[in-house]
Amino acid sequence: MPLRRTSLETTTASGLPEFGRLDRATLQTQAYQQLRKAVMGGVFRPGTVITIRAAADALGTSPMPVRAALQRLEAEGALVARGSKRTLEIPNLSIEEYHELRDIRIVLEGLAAERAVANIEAAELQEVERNCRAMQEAADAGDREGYVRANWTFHLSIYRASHMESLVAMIEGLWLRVGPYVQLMMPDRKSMVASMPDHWHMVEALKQRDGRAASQAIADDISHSAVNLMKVLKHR
Amino acid sequence: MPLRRTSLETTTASGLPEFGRLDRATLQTQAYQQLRKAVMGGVFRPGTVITIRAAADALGTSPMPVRAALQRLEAEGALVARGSKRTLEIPNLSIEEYHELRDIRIVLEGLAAERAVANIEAAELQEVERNCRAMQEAADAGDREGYVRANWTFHLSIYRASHMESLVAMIEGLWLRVGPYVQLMMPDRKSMVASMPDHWHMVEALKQRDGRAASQAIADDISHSAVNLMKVLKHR
DNA sequence: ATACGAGATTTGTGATCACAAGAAACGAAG
DNA sequence: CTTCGTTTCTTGTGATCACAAATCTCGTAT
Repeated sequence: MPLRRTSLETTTASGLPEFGRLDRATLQTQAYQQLRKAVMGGVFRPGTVITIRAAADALGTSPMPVRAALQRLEAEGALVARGSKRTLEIPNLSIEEYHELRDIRIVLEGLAAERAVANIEAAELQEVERNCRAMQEAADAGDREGYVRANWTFHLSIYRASHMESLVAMIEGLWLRVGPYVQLMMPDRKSMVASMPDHWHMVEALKQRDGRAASQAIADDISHSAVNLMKVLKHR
Repeated sequence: MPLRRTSLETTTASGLPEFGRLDRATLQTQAYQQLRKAVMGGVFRPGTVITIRAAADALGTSPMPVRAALQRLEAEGALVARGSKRTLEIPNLSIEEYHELRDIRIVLEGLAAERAVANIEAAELQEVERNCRAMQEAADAGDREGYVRANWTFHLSIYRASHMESLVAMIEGLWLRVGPYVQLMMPDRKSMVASMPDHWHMVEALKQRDGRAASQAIADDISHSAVNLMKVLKHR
């Protein structure tokens, strides 16, 4: 679907301004968001090469906005310059690199959870619980794609409750980097269902206003996921 | 000084290849590094407006590489889009935003210090101690610019000893955002000298291989700096 | 004086083109 | 069949131009 940037001067000849279709965002922003969503969702396998012109064709624009989008993704570590520099690719994380990201995630997401406990409002807590139920349903149904999406929605709703904008942005950057692996971490229905207790612990900790328990539950979830991934990677 | 990208085909007519002065880096990379250094060093006051064309003139290149460099700095939060979108400026951090960055720094730099204790090698430890002495000298001399530079060198040498590349990169990103304020945090010789105990504690903790003490010393340093800054900002 | 609006200027965005250098395809020699 | 050098193709980089929209500048009206 070609990206389009609606001009502002689209007023109906007669009267009302006909609220623009709201892609007032620049093309490079749209390109960035689409690519980002794809990376986070695990659409690209590690090692996939992405070129400016190819992505531009796929998105239906000129290379220019895509160049900016890819450079930004590179700056965030979602893409890395290939071997001797020429093209970009989805990084193949070594075990050490993955463990490093895991440890960073534990302290950062732990901090967010702790602050969420302190700052969360009633409406936010209800939404967190709703998101957890949705994740439970996806897990029970063995719907991996739905589970991955629901999992991110759930975690994000907690982190946002910390009301720490920069922190949430940094966490998003980390998820972007582990995105290509999230599908792998949940190979079957069993592993999805097995992840749910950690998540319900988070909800419980939020209700009890227990910061320590909340960050512990986050740490457990991240650790368990990492163990899962190692098992899957070893297995082949 | 105009940026220049030496072409590879610079072989002397007679014989040896005359090792190119190595600015094989792209112009946008050079532009990024120069601007980054300036921001981290506190060259620009918060609120300073930076435009593509102006920066391009200053660096002596076309707008193109500078555009990429500025977009990257924006992605990292070192620059923010001004009011209604048009230009970029050095962010004016609110007290809440600054405290948020402080708290993130405490967990991230604390983690780095803890891991540095576990992984540091003899040569690295010597360099850390040397850097601390250099900072002490700058503090004693009341050399603020030298102190700020030495302070960053010292901290960086510790964090690098963690051998966690992504973590160091994220910490650098945070220092980039607080860069415009570091000069303000050390208004006089007294405050510089007063900061030294925390730093010597870090060295001591590294020597004793006490991870807890190391991360505590980091947290103290960051907290004290924040208090300092608040005092200065209140004062006017 | 102050508020408002039309015109001029500035600025980021996006398109297109040229080019150097990496990557791949190909062919000849051993 | 393998290896190495040459040619061709691909790809990121940077320059330049056009344009929409934000910002600034004044002059006019209230």
